[in-house]
Amino acid sequence: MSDDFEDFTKLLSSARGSSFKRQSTADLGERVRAIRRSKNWTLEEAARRTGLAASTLSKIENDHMSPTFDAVQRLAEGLEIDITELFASSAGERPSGRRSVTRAGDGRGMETPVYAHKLLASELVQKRILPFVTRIKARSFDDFKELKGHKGEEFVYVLEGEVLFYTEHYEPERLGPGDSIYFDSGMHHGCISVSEEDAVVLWINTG
Amino acid sequence: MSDDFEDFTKLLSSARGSSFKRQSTADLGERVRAIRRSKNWTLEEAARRTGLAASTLSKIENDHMSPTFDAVQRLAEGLEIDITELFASSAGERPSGRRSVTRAGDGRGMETPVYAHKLLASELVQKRILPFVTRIKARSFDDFKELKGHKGEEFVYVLEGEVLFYTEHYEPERLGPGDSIYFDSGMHHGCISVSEEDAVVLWINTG
DNA sequence: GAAGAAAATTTCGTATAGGCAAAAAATTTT
DNA sequence: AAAATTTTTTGCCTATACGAAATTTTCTTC
Repeated sequence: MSDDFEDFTKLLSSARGSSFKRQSTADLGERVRAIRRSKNWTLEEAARRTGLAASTLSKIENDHMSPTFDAVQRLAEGLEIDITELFASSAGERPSGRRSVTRAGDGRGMETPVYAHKLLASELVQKRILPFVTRIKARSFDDFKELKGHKGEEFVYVLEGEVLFYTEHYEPERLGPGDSIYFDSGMHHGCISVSEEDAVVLWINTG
Repeated sequence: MSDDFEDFTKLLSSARGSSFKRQSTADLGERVRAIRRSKNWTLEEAARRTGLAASTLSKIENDHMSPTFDAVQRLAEGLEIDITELFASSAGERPSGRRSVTRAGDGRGMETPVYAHKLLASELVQKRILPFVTRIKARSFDDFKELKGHKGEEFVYVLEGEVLFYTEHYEPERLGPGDSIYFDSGMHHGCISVSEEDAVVLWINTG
């Protein structure tokens, strides 16, 4: 079974699997308390660092009030955390306990005009890492209608053959077996085979 | 140059590189207005969808007040955006335009008693993907003091030799060249070589 | 287990968030 | 361009956030 794609962004979103809107249970208080406790700070100490009154912090932790945006910001800054952590469980809460084995040669086929991807661990949905074993069909830069960029970061490790890797802002780079390249997907990028046989690479993508 | 670690969590945080706190310029109002305008909604429409009064929205957009946490949540939900977008400039903003090539055999050495890792693209800091070429030194399950879990997800692709991969909740799995395994890092996990030579794998980690 | 110290919670006063309705401003229609 | 309509802003009022200090609870130490 092999799906066809002309747009890499669509391929990725298909590979990633459907994402469901998450409901924020949002017991902010619990989270704040956990963070403060983990740093072994008293309310007083946290108050000193955040600039909020200890009483205010107590009320926040016990869900007796809903802090203002300002307060939330001072909270994050004072607790030395990224503000998004305060919404962590609403955002975080990742699956855990999954495992998936893919045997050599297996994987869900996904074809574009220039690449033949096999998505590994395809039975898992909502992965953070998208691993492909990819055969590079392209033989010339002109095989690409256009080089496109998308969100995320990418890592490519050459398994067999030789490739020429094109990225925006840089000279093309020639890579052989065991060589690898890491880049921000935002740059336009593409890859062609330059060895006798089509090159095969391990292509890792993250969102 | 090769660092020594006894704790994988520490190894990962070292590999990931230092993270700098970012300042939130946080003109929330401007951002909210931009989002609402982009959807061609009137204040009234946005009020209907968020459950907040139009006047309240007006005041938020004009920075005449600092909404409570509750209000921010209803705002995000009603505007159909991820709540972190409201802190976008404080949270989002990923680097873009980086590229790093690592030649076969190169990489920053990082040793544990059971693994010899080489971190690829080590010159890049704040990567989403941590790629290692790892030689599996462990030969028996007993070589591990303890199997530990940590945050994130992991993907391992066998390059050479044969390994036995242990994960919590599952039977050990035997993997040869070209085989791969994907799993949630929260599970305790570990890997030993079972072939004549030490096995070598490509080990991908994400936070 | 009582006395003292430290931490957390509650109380209360003031400042401000947030809803409603009316005024002002902007847009469209005739 | 004046009138009508839609959209946004402004007062006004009540509910609630937040700080200071008092009170209660929890943790020490004898």
